[in-house]
Amino acid sequence: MKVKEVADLVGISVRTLHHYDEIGLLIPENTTDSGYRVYSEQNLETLQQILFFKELGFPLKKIKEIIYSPSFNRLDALESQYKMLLERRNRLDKMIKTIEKTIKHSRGEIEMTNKEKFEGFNFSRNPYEKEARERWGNAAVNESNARLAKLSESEKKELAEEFSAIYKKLAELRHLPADTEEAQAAIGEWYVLLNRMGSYSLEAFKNVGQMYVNDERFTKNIDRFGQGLARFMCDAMAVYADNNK
Amino acid sequence: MKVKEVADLVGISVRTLHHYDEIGLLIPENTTDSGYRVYSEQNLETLQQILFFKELGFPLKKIKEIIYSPSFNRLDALESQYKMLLERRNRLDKMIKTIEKTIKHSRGEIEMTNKEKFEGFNFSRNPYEKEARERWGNAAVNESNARLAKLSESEKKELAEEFSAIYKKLAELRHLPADTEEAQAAIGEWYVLLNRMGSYSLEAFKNVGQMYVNDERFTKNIDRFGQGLARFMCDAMAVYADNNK
DNA sequence: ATACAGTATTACGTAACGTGAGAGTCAATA
DNA sequence: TATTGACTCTCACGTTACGTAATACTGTAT
Repeated sequence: MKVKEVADLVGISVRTLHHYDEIGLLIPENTTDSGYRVYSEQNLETLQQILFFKELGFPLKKIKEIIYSPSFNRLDALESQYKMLLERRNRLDKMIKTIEKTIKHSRGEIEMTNKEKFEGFNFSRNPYEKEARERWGNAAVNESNARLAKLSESEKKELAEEFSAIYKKLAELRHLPADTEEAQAAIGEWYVLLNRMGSYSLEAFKNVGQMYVNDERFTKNIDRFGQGLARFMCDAMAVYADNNK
Repeated sequence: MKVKEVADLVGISVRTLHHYDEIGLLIPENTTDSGYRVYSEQNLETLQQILFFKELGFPLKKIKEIIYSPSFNRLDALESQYKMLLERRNRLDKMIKTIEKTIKHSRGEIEMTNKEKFEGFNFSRNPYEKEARERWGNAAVNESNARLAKLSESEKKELAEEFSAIYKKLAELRHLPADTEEAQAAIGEWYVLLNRMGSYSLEAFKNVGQMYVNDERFTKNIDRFGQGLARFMCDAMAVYADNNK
C-alpha cells in the first residue's frame, strides 16, 4: 500500500506518514525503484498502535521509545491502551455531565460552584504520563533482568562486584551536591554499567533514578551502602540526564 | 481570582492563561496595581466555553471568532457543544470497540480487515469543522439580517437597489474567470457592501460564498440575475478572501 | 529584614505537522 | 508516441500553542 491508500484508510494525512518515516517512527517496509513508500501489513499494525498512543496524548518521541524498546509486547500494550482509553472515556463522560449541568445552570434551573463548572477538565499534555511511566518506564530494567538471568554464576559474581564497587564509590561521594564533577563522573560510570545490561535512554536513566526513591525495595537495597544513597543517586542521575541531552 | 488559583481550579497552566490574554482570547476583567491579572466570574464562564471548544479540537483563532462574534449566544453554543461532545464520545466508543477486537485478533480469536482495524480513527485537525461552519458560519449573516430588520422602509428600498446594482454588475461579469481584475473589483464592492451590514471576516466572507451554492434558496435567489451567478460569486469570493489574507 | 511563594514580562525553543513549490512517476487515453 | 491527470517525492518555510528559563517585582509570614 502506498501513501494515499494508507492515509485514506486510516484517517491521517500523507504528510503525517512522511513525517513518521523521517523520524523513524514508522518506516515503510519497502520502497519502489522510483522511491515510493510501500507499507506492509506489519506497518499497518504498528501504525494502529501508534495512533492509539496518539489518541491518548503521548508525544511521538515517547511512542517511538515504547514501541521500539526490546521488551515491547504488543498484546500487553494493547491491553494497557485499552484501559487508558476506557479512562479517557470516563473523563469525557464527566465533561459531558458538566456541560449538561452548565446548560441547566444557564437556564437558571440549578446552581453550580466554580469547581463543578470544571469537573472532568484535564488539559495536561499527556494525562497518562504516570501510568505510562509505571507501565513502560521499567522496560530497560526488565531487559537488564532478562540479561542477568542468562549470565553464568561466575559472570554474575563478577558483575555483582562491579556493581558493589560503584555503589561504594557513590556512597563516598553522596555528601557532595549531585551536580559536582566527581559525582557526575561516578554516575556516568553507573550509566555505562547499566547500559551494558540494557538499553537505557537518558530519559529512562532518569526514570530509573526516580524509581530508586519511589520504590522502597530499591531504596532499602541501595541505602545499605550508605544512608541516603538512593536519594543522592536519583538526584545525580537526573542531573546527568539533563546535562547530556 | 489570580492566575494560580484559576490554573489549579481549571486544570490548565499559568502560561496558558498568559497566552490567552496575549492573544485576546481571555482578557482578565481587572488587574491589580502591581499588574497582577484578576479573573472574574464572567471570565471563568468564558474560559469554560473556550475549553469545551478546545476539547473539541477548535483552533484558538476560530474559538475567538466564534465567542466574540456579535451574534454569539451562550446557551445556543452550549447546546451545540453538547451535541458535539456526544459525537466525540461516540467516536471514542468506536475506537474502544476497535481495540477490543484488536486484542481478540492479537490472540488469534477472530479475523479483522484492515478497514476494521481503523474503525473510529479520525485525526483530522478539527473534526467538527463542518458542523461549526454550518452552525457559526452564519454569524455575520444573522447580524446582517438583524440590522436589516431595523431599517426603515425607505432605507430598505435604497439598500435593495444597491444590492440589485451589484448583482447586475456581477451577472455581466460572470462569464469571466473568477480571478480576473474586473471580477475581483466587483466582488470587492460586494465585500464592502456586506460589511456595512455585518462583520464579515475574510473567512466568513468565503464561507458565505460557499453557502450561495450549498443552500438552494440562495442559489435560486441569486441566479435570478443570471444563470450560474451564485457559482461565479462563490468562486470569486473565495479568490478574494485568499488574495487578501 | 528575610524567606518563600506568587506574579509579571520577555523571548527562545519545541512538537507536529500544514502548505507550497518544483520535479518525477504511472496509467489511461487520444 | 504524446498528453493528461492523479499520485509521489524532497525540500523547506510557516503555523499553532504553548513549555521553559531568566530576571525582576510583589505579598505575606516569621
